[in-house]
Formats: sequence, structure tokens, C-alpha cells
Amino acid sequence: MERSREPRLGDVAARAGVSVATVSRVLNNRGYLSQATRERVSQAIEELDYRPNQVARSLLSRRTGTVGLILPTVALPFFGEVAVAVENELAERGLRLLLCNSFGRADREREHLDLLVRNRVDGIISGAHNDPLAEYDTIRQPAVTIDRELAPHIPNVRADNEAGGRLATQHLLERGARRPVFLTSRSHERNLRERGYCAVLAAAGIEPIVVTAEFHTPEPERSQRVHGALDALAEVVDAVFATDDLLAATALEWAALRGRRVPDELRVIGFDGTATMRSALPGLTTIQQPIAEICRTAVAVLAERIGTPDAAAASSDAVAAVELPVTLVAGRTT
Amino acid sequence: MERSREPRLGDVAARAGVSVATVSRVLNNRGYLSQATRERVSQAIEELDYRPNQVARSLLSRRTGTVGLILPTVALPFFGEVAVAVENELAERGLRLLLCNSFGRADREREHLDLLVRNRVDGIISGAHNDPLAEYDTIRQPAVTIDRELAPHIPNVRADNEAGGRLATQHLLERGARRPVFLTSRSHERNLRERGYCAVLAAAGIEPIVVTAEFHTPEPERSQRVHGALDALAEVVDAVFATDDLLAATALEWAALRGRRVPDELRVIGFDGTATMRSALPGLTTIQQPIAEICRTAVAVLAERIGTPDAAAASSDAVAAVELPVTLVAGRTT
DNA sequence: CTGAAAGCGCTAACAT
DNA sequence: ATGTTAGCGCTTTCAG
Repeated sequence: MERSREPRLGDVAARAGVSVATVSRVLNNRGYLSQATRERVSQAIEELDYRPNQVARSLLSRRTGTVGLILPTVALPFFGEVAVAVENELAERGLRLLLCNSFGRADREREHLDLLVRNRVDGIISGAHNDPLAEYDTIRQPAVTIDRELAPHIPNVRADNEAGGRLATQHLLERGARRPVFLTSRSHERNLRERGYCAVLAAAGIEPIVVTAEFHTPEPERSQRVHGALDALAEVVDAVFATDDLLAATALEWAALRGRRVPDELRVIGFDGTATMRSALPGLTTIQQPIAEICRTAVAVLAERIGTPDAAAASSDAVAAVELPVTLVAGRTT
Repeated sequence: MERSREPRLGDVAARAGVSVATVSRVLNNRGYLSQATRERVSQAIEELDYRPNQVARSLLSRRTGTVGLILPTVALPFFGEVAVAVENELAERGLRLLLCNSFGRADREREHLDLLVRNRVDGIISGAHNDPLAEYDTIRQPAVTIDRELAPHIPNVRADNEAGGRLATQHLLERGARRPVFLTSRSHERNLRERGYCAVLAAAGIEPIVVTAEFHTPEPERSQRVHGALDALAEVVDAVFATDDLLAATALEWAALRGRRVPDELRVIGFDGTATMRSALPGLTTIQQPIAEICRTAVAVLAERIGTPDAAAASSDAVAAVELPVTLVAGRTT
């Protein structure tokens, strides 16, 4: 195990009997090189197993080739898939991924943001789930959000949540539901899935019922809270539209424990449709988000704003928001 | 939106009317400083919202404060939880996480490894699932693996898989199973869960039956393959020990489709016990891995090998492998 | 207590 | 076609 230090440009140069500039030229394939030196240098590089120090390159070029991704937690399948998709798209452009899990905590996000700036990432993608941080305004690197309203100048890429909410609710009604309950993390004005749900119910003349269970409540409290709420609604509820598939699973579990037959006595539809949840609960009806497309778009927009090393200032059509279409995946629970 | 360039040490120095060296001293709280300058500098830093360029610091200190984590894919709950736990432990030590998803592909892992070295990460944690890469021998940065035999000099932290295999199989037999099938990704000598399964069956005088379904086979092929195998075994199988909870879910789905009552006609036990799968299938009996502890240990061992900036060469008791105990979580499927 | 200057590993003028 | 040199932004001797 060679504990010698990492070889540098100088080591390669010495071995090939040329100057560091020449080695650099070979490395970056720039300027005129004789075939002979090119080969000598390449061989020296190979022999030493030399790999350019990206840190030094970054200092000089003022680009690190790194993008920071802030998510609540990749332990959840949706964000895990987002992380994977984002990493793939970044890799396609020669970019690396610095991962940050904020757990919905503003202080965590603030710390991460500060660290990303110190590390001079070329860009930031945020899908955090806490209230917007003012710090994003003071930041110089381009940013893009995934399913998050952050600031007017920060593009937001997401699924068409409102359409998803409508689609889900409509589906439940078509299946015969008379009183669908909406299960969500937080209920508020800008909850688009909730808006879609309410819109469809309003059109049908049905009073909405919204049950909330905070996103980051640890188990088993969160399930308990949901079960308790459903117990209280036992008389009226005959269907559940959950804002994510995990919450839908909790509703299914409630049905199992209370002996309610699904879908006859309780219809359940979820949201997200991640591969993991499709495997875990293949029978669950859900609204599938186009995760790969969302991430592809987000990275494309970000890359555009980062610009290539040379390309001074790209056209930048100032994308404000992109909404991608969702799909209903019909299962056995509705 | 200020598009001015990022402030540097010089900007702070100018504003505070001191030299860059003094600012650096304030920043790192080193050497003697008069209270007056200390305050003047601090104020300038604040006013400019100055954040030290970590790239420059890294070049000088030859430490990036970054650790590379290579996993098959954080889209799967187990690896997602690993990523989160690792990030938490790293953050505790002021380290950042560069995430790499290899999808079980050696070429992907090789590329990632190369990139990590070029970026001069301080250490590498690998939980990739393909065959060992020879490249790990030529690498200068300390490495640790999670649930992976890589090389003699690379410590491996993992759950006690063999005990888990025994525990699961024992449990099935105790519940009355007479012919438990083992469902896994790849069957081989060093598959410790399989070894545990076989050991218990041997002691009971039962012939093992191992069904494989490659890890990275895309859905729905993978499920199809499992269903087909179970159909072929329909006459004999009365229990399934799956190597992970997702595969257990597939077995449950098979039972649902074929009208087999669980647990009476088919007992199912999984492996991993991630929070997500506990939520998705609260009734599933499973062998729970101590993910947080595994990651805490892995990071501790790695941090030890990285050493503090000063601490020349730590004691390094040359940890070779650590096995952490698993737990049986009894549910309704056995 | 503070400043000047060297240098981390690399690239990009500018020479030759 | 190749070498010399000046930084990238920071920390750290070494002077003063």
C-alpha cells in the first residue's frame, strides 16, 4: 500500500522530461503538441496513475463542477428517486452531487446552504419542505427548486399537483365514493393537491374533510394520529385521498385493523407512484409523478443558468415555473 | 440581486483597514489579536457577508472535508436510510457528502471512484453491490465499506447477516413452517443470510430451496420472475424468507393474487426493517438491521483513519470487520 | 500584535 | 512546439 503522496503535474513533467505546461496541454488537449511528447507524457501519466487535482483546477477556473441538492430526506422513496434522477442528469453534464438532508428543519437548511456556498458549488437544487429561507436571496449561485415555491427569481419545476388532486378525487367519485377525505401533511392555501381535491368536491356539492399529519412526525405517532382521525370520521368516511403513498399505506393499515374491506368499504388512492412503493404495494391506486422528467427539467434549467465555462451569458428565457403532467395508476384499492 | 463577484479575504481586509493575514487570523482565531481589530474585522465580514472560499482552503490544507459515498441507489429505502445516517454522522464531524449511485454496475462505480479521487475526497465509504473493484487498492484515501467485502485492508461494517438468516428461518419453523423458501438476489458461498438459512434447515433436516431474482432487474420483470418461481413451487412452499422487505412484498403480492391466506397458508418474513417499509407494510415480520449504528460505526472508523488535520497518525487498531446485531420484528405475516 | 511574502497544484498568457 | 511565470484565494512562517 503506497502511502506516498498524490502525484502532481510536476511529477509527471519530470518523468516525461518536459515542463508542467506541456503536461497541462496534453491533459487538456490544447495548443500544439508533437506526437512524440504527447505520447511520452501520456505514458508518464499512466505510469504514475496521475489524476489532476480538481481542487486546484476549481480554484483557478472558479467552477467546482459540483451542485448542491437539498432535500428533506432521501430515506423517503420519493426524494430518494429524486436524488438518483438528479445525480444521473448531473453526471450527464460532468457535474457532481453534494447531498444535503434538511429534515424539514429551517436551521438545517440554513447550515447546508451556508456550507454549499463556502464550497462554491456551481448551483443549487432545493426540494426542502420548510418555509422559504430569506438566505436564498443573498446567494450568488444559480438555484432551481423542485416542487417548492421559493422566490420569484428561482424557477420551480414540479408535477401538476392541482391536476393530480382533481384526478384523484374525480376517480374516487367515479368509483362511487360519497365522502372522500383528504389526508395531507399540512393544509394551506397553496397546497395544490388540496386545491384540486376541494375544486372537484365543490363541483359535486360535497363538503371537504382534510386531515393533517405533519410530514416529519416520527412513527408510530404519525400513524396513530391518522388512525385517530379516521376513527373520529368512521361514520362518514368511505374513501381516502392521501397526499403520498406512505400515508395511503397508513390508511390501508387502518382499514385492515378496523376490518374494513378495501375497496368496497374504503377506497384509497395515494400520490407519487415511486418504484419502491409500487413494489411494496402493487395494488395501490395512485397518482404517479414524472420524477425523471421533473429532475431532467430541473437540471436542464439549472445547467442553462450555470452556463458553460465559456458561454458568457446564455439566452436565459427566464423560466419561472414548469408543471409536468401526472398519471393515474389504477390498482385494486379503488 | 447582486451579481458582483464573491467577496475575498482582500475585500474584507481593505474594508477593515488591515492585512489579509490579520483577517485570516480572525477567521481561524489564531495568534494574538487586539480586541479592536478583532471587532473591526468581524464587522467587515458581516457587512460583506463574507464566506471563506473552501476550495482555496482545501488546496492549501490538502483536505476537502468531503467524503464520497458509493451506493447502488438511494431510491431503495435501505440505501436511502444509509445515506441519511451517513450524512448525519459526517456532519457531526464537519464533513460533507458526495453521493454516488452505481446501480450495481462496475463501470459506474469505477467512474465514480475516479471522480472522487480527482476531487480529493478525504475518504470513501462504499456500499456498492457489484463485484469488488481492483481500483480500491491503488487509492490513497482511506476507505470503509458497509456490508461489503472489498479487500483485506478495508474495514467492513455490517449487520450480523448470518445470525439474521438463522433468526428468520428459526422463526418460520417455530411458527409451523415445514418448507421455507429463501428468496434472494444472488445465491453464493458468501451470502451470509443464505448461510444462516441453510444452517438452520440442515439442523432441522430440511432441504433448502433458494430462489434468486437479480437485484437490479427492472420491475415488473423482477416480480414476474419471483411469481413464476413461486408458482413452480406452489405444491411445497408454505413460507418465504426474503432477503429484503421489497422482495417480501412481492411474495405477499403473489399470495394475494393466488388467494393464499397469510400467514395461515403462507408465512412471510423480510429483511432490513427500514422505516419506510415499516410504514408501507406495518404487518410484515422482518429482521431489522441497525442502520444508524452501522453508519455511525462506519463513519467513526473512517474518521479515525482520516485523522484530524494535526494528529499525524492515530493509533488505528486496524479494525477489519464489525458485525452489529439484528432484531426480529414480529408482525402479522408469520 | 500585525504585515509581507511564499506557496498549495494547476492553467494561461507570454516568451522563445 | 515547448518553457517560464503569474496568479486563483487562502494560511502560515518569518520579520518587525
